[in-house]
Amino acid sequence: MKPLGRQFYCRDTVEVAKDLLGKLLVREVNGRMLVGRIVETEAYGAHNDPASHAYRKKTDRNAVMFGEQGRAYIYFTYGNHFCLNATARDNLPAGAVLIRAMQPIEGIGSMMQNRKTSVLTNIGSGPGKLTQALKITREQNSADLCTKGELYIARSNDKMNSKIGKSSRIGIVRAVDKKWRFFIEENLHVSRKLKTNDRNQQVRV
DNA sequence: CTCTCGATGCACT
DNA sequence: GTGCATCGAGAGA
Repeated sequence: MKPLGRQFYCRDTVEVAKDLLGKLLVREVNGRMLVGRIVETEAYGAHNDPASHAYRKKTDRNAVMFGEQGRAYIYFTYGNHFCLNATARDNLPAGAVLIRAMQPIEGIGSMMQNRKTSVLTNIGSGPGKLTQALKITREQNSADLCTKGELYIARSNDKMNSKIGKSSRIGIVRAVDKKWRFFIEENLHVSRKLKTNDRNQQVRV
């Protein structure tokens, strides 16, 4: 499996968010391969995006969002969970794509152990869940996703003729007018369960 | 099935 | 001290 090149991430963050759908998230831990197919993403910008961690100045936490494209930006939230982003931007000073859901492909037994569940649709159906399934913590923060290693993103053989949907981003209160969440329609059952109101906001791209 | 609510650590004001 | 880019349990329908 060949990692996506740096140039893939050196484009408009919203475009990268759409194009990451269907790609393979690859994690090597203790010589074991864990692979998931990305089915839900969200774009986060810089000073143009009040919902982004990079809306204000560069700090210790958000520094990776201001750095090289194609790296893992991982943060800890709600006292319990890690969330995984891929840094991506064109002309703005910062930007990243949050990986919100994945469909388990390989190493499913290990993922089930990591998640303490045997329910397939409960392994990667949420940003905090998929990091737990893949044993991703702040130790992987700033890891290079363009190099074969402990964490990277690879092209998939799947032809991308899937229907793509979009909506407002989940769990934020600012900039709800931006429809920067993207997902593969037929994999909605793998995405996080949404409130009825959020589901009604979803439209076709 | 749906919705509400509390846990929990830490960055930032 | 305040506010989260969340999750799972529990209650109600």
